[in-house]
Amino acid sequence: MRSYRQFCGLAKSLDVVGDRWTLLIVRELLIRGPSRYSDLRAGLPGIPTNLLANRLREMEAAGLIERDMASAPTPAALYKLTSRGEALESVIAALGRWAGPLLAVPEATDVFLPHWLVLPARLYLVDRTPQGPAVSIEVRDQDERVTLEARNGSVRARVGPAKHPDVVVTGPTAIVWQLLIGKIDVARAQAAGVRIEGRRAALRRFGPRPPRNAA
Amino acid sequence: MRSYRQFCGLAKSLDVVGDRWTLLIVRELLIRGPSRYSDLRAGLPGIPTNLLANRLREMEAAGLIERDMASAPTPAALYKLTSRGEALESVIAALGRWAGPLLAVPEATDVFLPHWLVLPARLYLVDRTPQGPAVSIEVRDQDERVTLEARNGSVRARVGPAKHPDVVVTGPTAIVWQLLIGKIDVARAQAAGVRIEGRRAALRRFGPRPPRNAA
DNA sequence: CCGGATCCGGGTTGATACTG
DNA sequence: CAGTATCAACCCGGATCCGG
Repeated sequence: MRSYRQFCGLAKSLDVVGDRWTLLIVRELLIRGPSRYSDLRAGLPGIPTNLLANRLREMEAAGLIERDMASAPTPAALYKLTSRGEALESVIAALGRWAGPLLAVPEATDVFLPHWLVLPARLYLVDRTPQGPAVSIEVRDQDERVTLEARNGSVRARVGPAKHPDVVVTGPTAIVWQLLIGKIDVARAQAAGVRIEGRRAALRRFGPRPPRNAA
Repeated sequence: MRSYRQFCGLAKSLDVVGDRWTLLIVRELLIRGPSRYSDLRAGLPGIPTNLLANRLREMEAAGLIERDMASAPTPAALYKLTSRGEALESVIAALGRWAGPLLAVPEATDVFLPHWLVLPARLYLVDRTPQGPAVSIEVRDQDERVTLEARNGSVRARVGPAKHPDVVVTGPTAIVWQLLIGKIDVARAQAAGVRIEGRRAALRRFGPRPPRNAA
């Protein structure tokens, strides 16, 4: 990206992360941890492959990521965030929070990959029964699996299958999300194509973070 | 900007504010309040005028700004942030904080307009003698004037001249900033071309916010 | 299949000139 | 003052191709 040539924190940050796709690549690495090229491509539907390669080079030069040639089994290059790159989580969180109203209406052509649940789950979901036993949910859609856990009052989220899920939820991620935040109930979710297997009471452990209201 | 077509808060936010110059225009409006076209241009060195006009149209359509035809004295169009646009302050603050290390080395070709002090002053500066009487500083450079005030423990910053400044500081804004955060002392600032008139003790009221360290 | 590189058309940006 | 018009250069998006 061309520099704005302004000695201003905002402008300097945008000189580094203002390019198209750059912050979305950081998002993927925050969600997945160290990732291969093809995993990044899969998580960024729409990105041209040449652009991904360019961005990864630029981001490495800017100190946001490192290229790890870890490779015992197969010589697979791994891309991982540096601490500087990880520090962008606060920026991404701010943008994610600002987006709230924009997420009211999912457009028909939008893609919603299940692993994108991970960051908003950490930001927005709370364990509504902190004293209860730990529960875990596995969300399945489009050949991806994501695990949400509620324990000791906090919610954790990560990609991959759950070991002993209390409930497995299969179906369009957008509907599953609306179910998790309590915008729709189980019946409506099922009518919209979501299949629920296991102890569905476990779903009630999750809810939206109550808005922090002023005094 | 083309949409990413991803149902993800980050992507949706970037669909709206990810275009080049957009967040810098928001910065200007946060600093100055309602502004005229030519004020925005002056605060955004390097922006092509057609691009500014385009962005203002897009931002109005996106609900970030409003065009006010307030016009008693002269028919001057005023651009002002909506509440939705003002809410971007948290995003800009996050990017500004992340920029910290990038501001260590000012490049020779960088511009530093005095009014850009306002946001970092609010973020980074504290009143180091909260029990002291209110003091005000006027910073002058390139035909701009900015006022910083310390009173009751907090720092306020705004564009425009001070009414009764305790001290007037004239010279390159980059040097003045380093003086304010205590990175250089008065002698070095003067050697670098800064002129200081008035009670220079007032300068010591300002200092960088102490880093919030973990337990 | 993985990890890119290459090529091309079109849209966006940047620079400048011009106008009501 | 507040933009519009014009045009070159660059970047992005889409497709294809290539070496392990």
